[in-house]
Formats: sequence, structure tokens, C-alpha cells
Amino acid sequence: MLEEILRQLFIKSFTNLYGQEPPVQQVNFQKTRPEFEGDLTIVVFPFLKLAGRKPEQLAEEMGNEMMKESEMIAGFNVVKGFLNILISDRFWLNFFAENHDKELYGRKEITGKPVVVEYSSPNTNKPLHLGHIRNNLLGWSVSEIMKANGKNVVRVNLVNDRGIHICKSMLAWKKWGNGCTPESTGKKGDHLIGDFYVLFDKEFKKEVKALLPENYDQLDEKAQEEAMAKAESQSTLMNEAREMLVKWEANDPEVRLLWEMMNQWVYDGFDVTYKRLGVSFEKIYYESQTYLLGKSLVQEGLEKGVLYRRDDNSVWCDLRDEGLDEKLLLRRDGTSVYMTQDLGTAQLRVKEYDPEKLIYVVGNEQIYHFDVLKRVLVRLGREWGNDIEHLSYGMVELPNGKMKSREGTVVDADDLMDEMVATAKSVSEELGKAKDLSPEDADRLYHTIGLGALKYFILKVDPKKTMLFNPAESIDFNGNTGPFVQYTHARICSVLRKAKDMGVELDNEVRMSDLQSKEKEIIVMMYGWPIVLNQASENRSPAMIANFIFELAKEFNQFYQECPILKESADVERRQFRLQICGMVAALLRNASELLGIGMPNRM
RNA sequence: GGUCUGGUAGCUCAGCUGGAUAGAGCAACAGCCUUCUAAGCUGUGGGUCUUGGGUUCGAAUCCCAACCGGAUCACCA
Repeated sequence: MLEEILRQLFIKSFTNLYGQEPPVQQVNFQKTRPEFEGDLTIVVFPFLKLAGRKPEQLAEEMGNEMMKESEMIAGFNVVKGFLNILISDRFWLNFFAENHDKELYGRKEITGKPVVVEYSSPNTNKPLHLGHIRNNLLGWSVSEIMKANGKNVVRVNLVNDRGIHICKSMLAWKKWGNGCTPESTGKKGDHLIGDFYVLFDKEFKKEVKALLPENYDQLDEKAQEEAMAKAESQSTLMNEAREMLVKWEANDPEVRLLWEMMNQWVYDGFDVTYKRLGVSFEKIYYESQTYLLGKSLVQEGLEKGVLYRRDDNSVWCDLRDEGLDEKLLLRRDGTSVYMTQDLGTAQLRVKEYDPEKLIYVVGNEQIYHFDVLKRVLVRLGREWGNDIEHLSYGMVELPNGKMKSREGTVVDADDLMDEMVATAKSVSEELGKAKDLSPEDADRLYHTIGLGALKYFILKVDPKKTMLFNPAESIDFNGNTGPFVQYTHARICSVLRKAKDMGVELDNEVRMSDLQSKEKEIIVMMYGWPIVLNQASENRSPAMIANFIFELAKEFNQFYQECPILKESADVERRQFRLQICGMVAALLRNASELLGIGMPNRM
């Protein structure tokens, strides 16, 4: 807004002076560096030729002309080719007066066709871990950010509830479970199932090892591979699991019943985790209901000649002319693969929602998969394949490398949340913060702080980057963290409470006519919020929001340190104004952090 | 090997649609609580932005190459 006004002003002034119109895209403003005086800076180097002036001269002349043209400009200075422009206090105060009491300042009204965001998409054979946490927080947060920026977002989850991996858990439970249940063991359902999945793997490995030839270790690599494959194919455990899958697909009542029961345990467990994490969905798809979709698309592709069938009856798409490989779409036994299912579910979503965009929040190891998905859809005549966006994010690594469930190096989601809440509790108690809270309120507070720390920690890093999580060092509560922002908010609330106690009423009218530097810095920063929100939405980046709330909180803390608010009792107008600033900062911290799912406590 | 992606302070990360002396936090050190919550504020030290070329008034940012790391190229999902 401000930039747009200034851009027009610059162009007009330039044309006045030199009779030529400068190219619009060259006219860019940036925030003036703090060591110089001014609010916004324009670099004049690109216009030297057009104006036929030297840098300093051009900047000087432009500054004078712009000041003549608009009252908004209170002054300017020139350093080399940089024209630093000072915006009048009036402008900032007008902005503040208009927006300071808006609880949801900067949010846009929702319009347009739906944007379908798929995230989470768990397997039902093991509990959620840290990697899933990143996925869930990202998917949820990006959805909230886009909504706040006016997008009609629909959040969906596609649960992978069928396949060989579930059969493994089922088989292990049948063999060694002795009929145990979440109730009988007191274990969360998803963890119980996960244990049986691990148990299967352990027993399977044992069996395979026994089946390997004695000279296995002496074999060369290729021979080892062959021997391993042979042993695995001989495994009765694996064959039983496969049998189970066949029975499942044939709707065998006994298998289906077991499957439904065990899946339900997992869902009950997931629900608890989702709720604690604060994520939710408008719609949940189950793969068991959608995995056959897509076969008809493949059929259509065969008829159109876009796909082809090999002698062994398998169906492929040849993408080699686009620089990719051949991709299997139906196995030789006619069953569908991952890609086939995704083709089908994409088609289903398009039918159900007629979306503007389909966003998939999925790890970056699947970049290739989504690339292929889009191209196959387009080949099948579905131009909307180009509206698919893979929001890919980096893995979460531990100090000793990747998380591997089989090696027991995963950070479990439930455990991690427990730890965070426990840490929040002990830190609070150490600082003597929660003395006068009821036990229930205190617990709620610890939850807010613990989860706030975790969410901020994950979301502040650029989604596409691989990030490191060090459990030993754990997550900080000082500095650039969630609790820092929460603390700032709690502090503001405390000031506002005190004001009320003192009988100082907050009114909505802004009467202040001049700005002091810290006051101005905060207002300027808040002015930029809609731009940050828009960029975060366009870039699908909660990190930008996190950055903003940290900067705002830091700015406020400096203001708090330097400027008396309530103690400013001699100047009633200034006290009122500073309280209004407090009110707007607190509202904006709530408003922005809500998009990250981070709660702002009133005291801590 | 092909494709994609990353390399910024001891550590974790910003900055990357080209701009002024590359920024935060943590860790280290030194200050600030009889005064609005010290989970805070102020200061000090810490950098060949992996390397080498190129583009230009100007490069951490764009281009090319090399080095190092990660992902991926399944009749797994």
C-alpha cells in the first residue's frame, strides 16, 4: 500500500523532472537500514541514464520534487545513490488509529474455489513420530495461513489403512498377542500396534537369518542379494502376511473383522495425538475405500494409447521423452500400486471439490513421485494435473543421522509432547511462576508453553530445509523461541490488567500527534504484517510468520524496557497511547501465532 | 551414472525476486531487578557467506564449473 503510493509518487515526480517515465518494475523500495535516518529507501542507480544525472544529484532532485508533491513525505536524505525517505508521523498515526483495535488485523475475507490441502496421511501400523509432527504442523499451519490470506482451504487426510504392513501387525498380534487389547495392556492403541509391527520385523529377520546359506558372509554383493531374496521368499511369516492381504482383498470376514478392530485401536490413539497437537481435518479419506480408484483411469489411458501393456500384462507409462523413466501403473497380476491410487484419489477430489489447487504436504523424498503423478494426469487429458502442488519438506534428522524405526532411533510424538510439557512445568516452577494458579489452570498453561515451544521450534525453520533435532540439548525456552513470544504477550496482558486496576480506561480514539522512536518502530513493523502474511501464504512458509512474531516481540520488549507505560502518569495522553500500542501488539501476537497453532497465555 | 536439493559465526537458523558495514538466538564473558513479570534488556568477543571463474555501478543472493553432504531413479507406500 505505502509502497504503491510511493511508487506512483516517484514515477510522477521523475516524469515531472526529466520528461520520461521510469520503468515501473525498477522502482523498488526497501526498509531503510537502522543506521540511517528514514523509513524507506529507493536506490537510484537504475535511473541514472534515463535522467542524465549523477547518483547524488538525481537523488537530491527527486527528494525535493517528491516532498513538493506529497505531504506524506516529511523529509529525506541522500547517501551515495540511496535516497532515504522519511514518512510523516501523521501517516503512521492514521494507520494506527484505523487498525489498533482490530483483533484480526490483516486477515482477508475468504473467496474463490477450494484449495484442498492433504497432510498427515499416516500409516496405521505404527505411532506418529517427530517426522509426522513436522508434517502435521506444516500442513495445519499452511492451511491456516492461506485461510487468513483469503483462500478457501479444505484440509483432508488420507489414511493408509491397508496393505502388507498392516497385515504384519495383525499377524504378529494373532500369533503372539494372546488377545491383548489397549484396555488390557493400558497402552495407547497406536503404540500397541506399533509394538506388534516391530515384533513381526524381529521374528521375520530371525527367520530369514536361519534360512541364509552358511557361507553368506563370504559371498560377493550380488550373490548376497540373491541369497537374501531367496531366504525372504521362503519365509513362512512373510508368506502368511501375504496370504492375509489376499484374504483381506477377498473380503474374508475373519480378517476384515480383525482389521477393523485393530485399525480402530490405532484411530483412537491417533485422535489423542492429533488433539494434543491441535490439528484437524474437514475430511478423512481411507485408502481401503479409494485404492481401487484409478484403475478406470488406467483403462482409459490404455484405450487412448497413452499407456501400454507389456507381454507380462503389467501396465506402464513411458515418460522417457520428458526426461523421466517408465513408470508402472498396474502390476502383472492386475493390482494397483501407490501411483494408481493417487491418480484415483486426485480425480476423486477434483470431482468432489472442483478445486483451484491440490496441495500435498509430503516429504521431499517423494518429489519424483509427484512429478510423475502430474505428468501422467496431464497425459490422461487431465489438465488440472498442473494444479497439483507438492509442498515438500525436509526430513528431521537426529545428531547421529536419520530416524529409523527399525533401529529404534525414532523420537515418538507422544513422548516428545510429554517431555515438552514436563519441561515447561519444571521451568515454570523453578521460576516460581505458577504459584497462584489452580492446578487445572497450571496444567493448561504447561501444555500451552510446552507445545508452543515445540511448534515454534519446528515451524521457524524453512519447510524445505532438512532440520536437526537434538534431544539431548532439548528445546530452549529462552531467546528465539515460542515461550519468548508467549512471555511477551503475558507481560502485555499484565500491564493491561494493572491499568484496569488503576482505573485507567482504554478507549479507542487515538489522540496522539507525535511519535517517539520506539513507538514508531513498533507501528511500522505492524504496518508490514499484511505483507508478511501474504508472502507466507504465497510461499507456504510458516517460518515467515514465526520470524515476524519473534521480531515483533523483541521490538516490544525493547520498548517495554525503555519506555514507561503506566508510570507515565504525568502525560495522560502518552500513557493512553502506549496502552493502545500494547493492546495492538498483544492482539497481533495472538492473531499471528494462532496461524502457527501456538497459544498466547494471559499470564505465565 | 541421471535428476533434484543443500553448504552462511563453535551450534541451531534468518537473509537468497541483486543494494549501504552479512543478521538473530544458543553457548562464552561483562553489566541491569526497593520502580509496568529478569522466560526480559544492554554490551563484548566470534565470519575467506565451501572453492574458483563469470554477469555489473554493485553478488551471500543470478550464471557456469569443481568439492562436500542429502534425497530420488522399485511389480514398497
